[in-house]
Amino acid sequence: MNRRSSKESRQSIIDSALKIFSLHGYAGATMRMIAEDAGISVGGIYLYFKNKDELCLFLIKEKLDEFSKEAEDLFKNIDNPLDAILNYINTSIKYAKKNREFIITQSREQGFTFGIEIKKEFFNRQKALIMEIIQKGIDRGIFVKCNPEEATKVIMGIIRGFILSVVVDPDNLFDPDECCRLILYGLLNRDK
Amino acid sequence: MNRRSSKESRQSIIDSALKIFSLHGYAGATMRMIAEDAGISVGGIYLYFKNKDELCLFLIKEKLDEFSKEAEDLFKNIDNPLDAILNYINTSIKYAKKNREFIITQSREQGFTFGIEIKKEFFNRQKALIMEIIQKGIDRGIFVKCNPEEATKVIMGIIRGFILSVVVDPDNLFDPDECCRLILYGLLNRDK
Amino acid sequence: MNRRSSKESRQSIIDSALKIFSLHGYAGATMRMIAEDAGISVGGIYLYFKNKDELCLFLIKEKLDEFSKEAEDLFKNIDNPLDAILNYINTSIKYAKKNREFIITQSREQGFTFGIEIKKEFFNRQKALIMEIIQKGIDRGIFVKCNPEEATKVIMGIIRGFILSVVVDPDNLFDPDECCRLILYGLLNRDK
Amino acid sequence: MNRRSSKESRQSIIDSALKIFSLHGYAGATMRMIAEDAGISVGGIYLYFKNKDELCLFLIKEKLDEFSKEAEDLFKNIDNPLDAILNYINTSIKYAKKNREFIITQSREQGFTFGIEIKKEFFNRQKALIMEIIQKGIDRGIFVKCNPEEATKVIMGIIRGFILSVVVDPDNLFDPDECCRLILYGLLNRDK
DNA sequence: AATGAATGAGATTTCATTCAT
DNA sequence: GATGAATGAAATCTCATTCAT
Repeated sequence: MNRRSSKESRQSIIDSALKIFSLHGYAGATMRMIAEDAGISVGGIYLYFKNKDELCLFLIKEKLDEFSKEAEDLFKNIDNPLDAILNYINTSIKYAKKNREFIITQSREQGFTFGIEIKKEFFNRQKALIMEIIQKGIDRGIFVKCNPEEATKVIMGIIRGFILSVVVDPDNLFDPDECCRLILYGLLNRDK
Repeated sequence: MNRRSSKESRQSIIDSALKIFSLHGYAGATMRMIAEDAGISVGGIYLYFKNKDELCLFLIKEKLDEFSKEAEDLFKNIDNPLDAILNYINTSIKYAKKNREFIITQSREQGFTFGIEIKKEFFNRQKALIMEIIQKGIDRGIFVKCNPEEATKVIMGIIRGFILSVVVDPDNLFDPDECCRLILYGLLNRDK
Repeated sequence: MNRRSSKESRQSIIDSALKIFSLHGYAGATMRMIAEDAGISVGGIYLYFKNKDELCLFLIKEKLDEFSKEAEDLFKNIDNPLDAILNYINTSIKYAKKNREFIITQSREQGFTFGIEIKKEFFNRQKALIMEIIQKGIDRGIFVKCNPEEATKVIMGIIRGFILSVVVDPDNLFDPDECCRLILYGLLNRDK
Repeated sequence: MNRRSSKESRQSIIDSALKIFSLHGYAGATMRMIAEDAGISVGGIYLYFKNKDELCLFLIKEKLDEFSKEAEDLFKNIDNPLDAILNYINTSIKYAKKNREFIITQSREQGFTFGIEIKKEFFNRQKALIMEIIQKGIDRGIFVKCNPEEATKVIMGIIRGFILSVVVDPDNLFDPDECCRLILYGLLNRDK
């Protein structure tokens, strides 16, 4: 058996934990499952993480930070609000596809309290970013005059819907482009 | 000890199970929690449901049936596609608010397979209903010419997003009316 | 529902208990199974028998008494030792076929102590009866000179083997006549 | 806490399980009893056996295989049918004495179906072995002309009777030699 | 650093027995 | 007499965590 470095072992645990928590939820996942998937002994996990809670909390934090950074970078480089929104939706959906179940899984369980602060902070940051874009779009006359906060919430909701769809009903995933079209142009035929 | 009728006890278990599963997820909920909430002994639950699985499966079925019936009734009585869509979104959101956590909770866990057939059938029926409305709207020139299947998926996704928001980020729930407005008119200012 | 007399209910319980204990053993049988089979409520059994132990003990006693009586009657009416032995084997096998599993089931379980005294007494009575016959056969020169006690044990063993076969390996039951033939040609004094 | 090797623990569980199942039957035996006897925690058993069923099934298989091998070896080395039969009876009885209660216990219970296939195969193999011997004995004129299948069944029945006697009525066990004598003088062709 | 046997607490499940009706 | 809902004790089983090696 070729020994792994401490770092490799740790990363292996993280990867497996993400996968297993995603598949089974926090309560449904077992340390044994994670250990087996990571190719480490059960006790071995405890060398790197104090306990199941800490392991899970770490994952939540890491994933949210990862996405935050990506989203913030994105907005730094795009000035046009239309492009920014389209990019945000696409990035989110791509990200959701990659980490889908975990995000969902961790949204619920354990009586609402698990990692709740971390998540709240994340959502607030995301919301502020999008709202800024929409406000800019309205100011520049690109977007219709609307309540930017409400529009932000709807857009975040749509992205959440995509995540949930990935998990619940993956046969009926919507196409990001079609989604953008609907958001931008709406369903009503205004030509008439 | 206050005796209840069999029916009352059963209903009490169902109500408590819905609540507890919603709060903690399938794996996180314990029969003891449910029993305590229902005011019955743990063993007593097993007089009414064969095991934890069956109890949960029953709830999923019941909730989905309940909603299906409501949605189908709704469409029977509304001919105008615009009204029908608005009504569907509002009904769904109202329903989601009522049963939120349970729906979410049950969407995930146990390696994707729990009650999957029941859910698939439900989604397909819902999809067919909405698609019919949208097609009708397109035919009558009320809605823009779009792919009705994709539009349906987006709308279902938006509703799912609402459900997920209720649970994940309840401080930032969007307003159904604002959501409808966005869906119908879109974000882009076409006057310009 | 046509009410049954107290006596009928009791008999119904006895019959069902015999069947269920036979099928599942003492520990494996449940009061619910017996109640269902007897067409009575679970609580109803307790009107007739103090508890599971008493019910089972009653059955053991009844069955053994029943057989004892039959066997003793048999010997009273038959003077010829050869006929007596043949009859005993046949009667035993017929009886075993009828009550097979129960007898077996009750032979074991519960750390050897359940109804042990009753059973011991029964076996000793049976043994005395057969030994008497064999002794008589030897005295009259019909049977070979052998140790009548050992011969008795072997014969009782053979009958037990039949019972066990009924249960364990019913496809390979031996024929009573063939069995008698085998036993007799070893037992009969052919020099005479 | 004295550490044992995995192998030792496993064997300890096997030994205790055999003892406890033998004493109390499948349903009557509890995992706690086995664990206590084996000097391990209840949960510890589940590290080695998936559940109670598997543990019991394993024992059945092991014991039957053990005996099968012993019996087959025996016949390989003995050509004389008379010696072979005597040896088989003696080996069986010796084996039965060692594993008596377990064999019995496992013959019954759980609605006849537990490990039934394994057992059927075992009995069929045993039957074939004995029948071959008896046929050989008849061919060589050592045994009387009889139906070898029926004779086989009777002999197997006698051995089963011994097993059952060990458990039911151990005070009245027959002597193997006496048993053989009885059987042989029926089987032997004395005209020759 | 790593293992994996072992534990103990707690989960699910079963069932003899009781008792209000 | 009879019911069957309900209980409580005990069974089976699971799993996070520990610890000797």
